Amino acid sequence: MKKQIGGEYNHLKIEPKWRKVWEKKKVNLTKDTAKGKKFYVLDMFPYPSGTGLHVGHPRGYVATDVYSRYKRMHGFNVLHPMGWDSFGLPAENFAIKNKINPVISDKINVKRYKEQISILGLNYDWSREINTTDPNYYKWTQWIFLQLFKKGLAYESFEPINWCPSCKTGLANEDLEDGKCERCGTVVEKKPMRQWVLKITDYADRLLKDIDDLNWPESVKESQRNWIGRSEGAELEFKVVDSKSSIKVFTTRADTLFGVTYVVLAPESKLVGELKTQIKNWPEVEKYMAEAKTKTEIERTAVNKSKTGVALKGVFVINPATGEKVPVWMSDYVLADYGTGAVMAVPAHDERDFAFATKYNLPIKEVIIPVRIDKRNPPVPGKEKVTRQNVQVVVRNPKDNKILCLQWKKHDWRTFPMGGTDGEDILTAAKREVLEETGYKNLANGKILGGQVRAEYFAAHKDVNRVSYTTLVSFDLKDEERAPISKEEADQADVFWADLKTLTVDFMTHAEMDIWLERIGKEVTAYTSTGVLINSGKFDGTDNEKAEKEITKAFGKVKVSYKLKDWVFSRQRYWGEPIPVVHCDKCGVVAVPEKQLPIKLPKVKFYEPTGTGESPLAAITKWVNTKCPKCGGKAKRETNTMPQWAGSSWYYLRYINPKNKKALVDKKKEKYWMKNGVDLYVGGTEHATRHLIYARFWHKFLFDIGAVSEKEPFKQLKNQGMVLGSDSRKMSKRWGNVVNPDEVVKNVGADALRVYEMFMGPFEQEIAWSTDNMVGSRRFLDKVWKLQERISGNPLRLTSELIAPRVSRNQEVDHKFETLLHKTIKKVTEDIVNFNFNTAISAFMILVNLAEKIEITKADYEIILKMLAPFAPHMTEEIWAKLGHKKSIHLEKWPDYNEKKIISEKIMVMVQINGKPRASFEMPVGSTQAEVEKAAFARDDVSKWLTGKEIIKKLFIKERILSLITN
RNA sequence: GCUCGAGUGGCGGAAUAGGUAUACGCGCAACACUUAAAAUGUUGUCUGCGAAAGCGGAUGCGGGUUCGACUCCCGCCUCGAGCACCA
Repeated sequence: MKKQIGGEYNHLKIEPKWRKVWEKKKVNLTKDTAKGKKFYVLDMFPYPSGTGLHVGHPRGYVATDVYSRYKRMHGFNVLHPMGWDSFGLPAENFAIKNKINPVISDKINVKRYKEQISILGLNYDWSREINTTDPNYYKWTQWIFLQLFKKGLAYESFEPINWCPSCKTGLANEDLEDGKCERCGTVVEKKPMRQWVLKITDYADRLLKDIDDLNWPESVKESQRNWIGRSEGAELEFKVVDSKSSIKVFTTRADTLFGVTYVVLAPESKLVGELKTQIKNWPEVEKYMAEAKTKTEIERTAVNKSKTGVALKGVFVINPATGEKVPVWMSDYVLADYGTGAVMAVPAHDERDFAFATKYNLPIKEVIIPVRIDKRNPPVPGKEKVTRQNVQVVVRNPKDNKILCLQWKKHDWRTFPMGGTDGEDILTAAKREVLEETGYKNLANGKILGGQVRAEYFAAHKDVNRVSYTTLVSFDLKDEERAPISKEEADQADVFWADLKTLTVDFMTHAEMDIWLERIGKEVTAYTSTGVLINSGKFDGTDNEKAEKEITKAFGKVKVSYKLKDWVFSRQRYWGEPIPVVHCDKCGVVAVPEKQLPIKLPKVKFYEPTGTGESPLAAITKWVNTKCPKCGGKAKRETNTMPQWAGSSWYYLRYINPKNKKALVDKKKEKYWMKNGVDLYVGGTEHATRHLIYARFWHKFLFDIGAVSEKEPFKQLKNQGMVLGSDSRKMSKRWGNVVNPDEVVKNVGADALRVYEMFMGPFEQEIAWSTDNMVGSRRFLDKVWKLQERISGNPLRLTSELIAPRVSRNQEVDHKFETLLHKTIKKVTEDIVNFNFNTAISAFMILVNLAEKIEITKADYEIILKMLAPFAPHMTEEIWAKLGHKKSIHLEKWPDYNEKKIISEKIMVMVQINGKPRASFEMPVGSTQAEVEKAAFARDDVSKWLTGKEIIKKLFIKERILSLITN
């Protein structure tokens, strides 16, 4: 057996060898020059859990690695760092369970993560490694807190907050999923307690506005917009009768002000105290408030829950628009912490108010009605306008569900029985019309289906424009008994019964038909859509959108509300950054002087959360008892710690200057590396509304105090899709579907894993892992390796007939390969830039499939290797060295393509006949229509479709298509 | 309920300023090499009719625009994500 001169591709030898060389030669260290074009590529740093990495984690890391190597080969000064986000509950819970100091388990986990990441051959500059639990790091996290505190953006609050009874800590709104603790899934409670809160709402407007300029996935931007939840509306004041108090409400529907029939307060409303003396049923109200407190968020907001509430008897307020006295209620459908904690209720035009009003028998006053202009008989300009009150009647026969209709004789009209009401009761008028027009006598279950609809049309027989206000009424037919119909009516229309399905907008003549279809046979509730105002004094007839502005101006002021809440920033747990303040008996809350930072987390014996609202730190009296920096008197340290999101809200800045002892980052270096922000940030979507909002908030704050030079931290964001187990479930111990990268690296090599991670599917898409599919990636690398044997004139080349070229070198082959090579350079270049790694790999495969069939030159092979180097850094480096290079391939320049070589002089032209592709053939580039036609008609596969036919239309698109239409 | 995204072979997926759908990979089948297997290589692999040449059909469903639609428009269905009593 012949020994292969090219040698065996043994990843087990090659990969560790080169990693050592790179480390020794410091290939991956970033120059700290602050000169030249920079590119900052950032991964969301991991939380090093005890379970280690699975093959999903490297997907993002490999992508940033490929991208950063690609940028380096373009001459950029690239920063690509890695670190650890180690504070947090799992480490603490592990410590509790195993009685191990989290500092120690942290060290073990970081070591394991780093090993796993290292064997992938990623080009991180480890000299910049950071860890959020390192006091030299969290010194600056605490420093930022102090700056926030000084600016009044960190404050103590005693409002009820989300409390997880299992984790025994308060949580921010962002830490909840469906009202449950994001960590452990326990339903959270509302618990009033002292806590630290950051005033992120001060930045709500800027956080929202600046989203527009970010090069981020649309879904993440949309999530943030939703989360911030800006809504513009009006603040209106309702004076309380016989009191100095007044109730302010926030509404986005000021146009419905005339329809207010009551006002509702949230159970937590502070106003209740002011009104207490007026409330006649105080015990009842107090009971309701107490009940509301014990309910969880889930119980209160359950979708199908029926509304509850209690009237504040004796309390009335004045509608500022009408001067009407309306009652005040309390209900937990009103949220205390949104808007003003009070709403004006307009049951006619709000679903929630409607449900509440129906349940408690409160009046419903309609002030907005829809408008329809009849398209078949539009109003004629200049004609007199006549207003009419109408009723239209839907009579259903319960036996066959058919609806009673009229077919008009003189016109092609189909309508329901209808007519003017002339001030009659609506149901009476409706019954009368049915009797007169159809003769049916016995109707049951009369129901008014919603409010009036205004319609405008031209009544030709009266030569006037009519404006009708129509009410729709429904009945069930009791029996078939009919009275005779007058001749006049009988001459006008025929009676027929129709299936509801056939009563479409086109079939029926009513201009209001689309609205009727939404009401017939359905539960009619509030009308929440657009229209014109009625029952609204001088605003009657005004378009509601216009009226909203005018009424706001007349009776209140414009107000903006946000869904975003201030960030609950304290945790009653051990494993987090201590909040650097002390509580002094004399001076109150006092900031720790910056000189004293970091306030180190002391060692404790017990990590268990106390559940009392104090962290386990409270038990360390030595640590807790201190001196007040202001008066020197006795003081106690703050024992709450910061949430996990604190350290990650600014870590990207520390990589720039990780050892700086004087500042969180050197200003000059920050200005260089953060110009336009982090250039590329890659991580999972799970951080869309937490980390990514918090970090933007802190960055904007740091910008405001002059610590950083840009207003946004992350210019471009890419989300990697999650890698699922081969069973399409989330990879987890629980399902036993976790694939460990170490195993894969051992079996097929880090390079094959890297190539597969990039090839498996679109980067941003979720995808199931498949070890079977991965063999394709390894085979591809094997082929690239074996190309060594195909180099013409290379001493490495094998001469055995087995691997002799199947196609000998000639001009045509050379040309074909050259064209493909340059096309591939172009494609791979563009694909990397656009994160289309899967198609980049596919382009490589196509090129290599051709290359392995022919002889190639050393120069061409080197081009392939250089392009492949970011994907398969070990193997390409090995071949590169074997080809005689002394310097690393990773310091090479990225190959250029020649646009001229991509364009071939011949091109495929297609002939379509009657829209079907019938023939395709090669033509020289630039062929004219006449030339293509001549060539086409000479072909059998074209002419056979044309015999006996006449060409009636020709269409020619140069270098693409000739389209022929025959008769 | 509202907002956003996606539906293409047995599987992962290509192809959208409208122009030969199914590239590339996996799997499968046959063949070659082998005592044999693995590995490797070669060929084939959407579907219906047909011996073949060939002809027709198919990109979630139904319409439309166009010489021509995976791509654009209208109406649905399904799946995924985010928000959800936010006034």
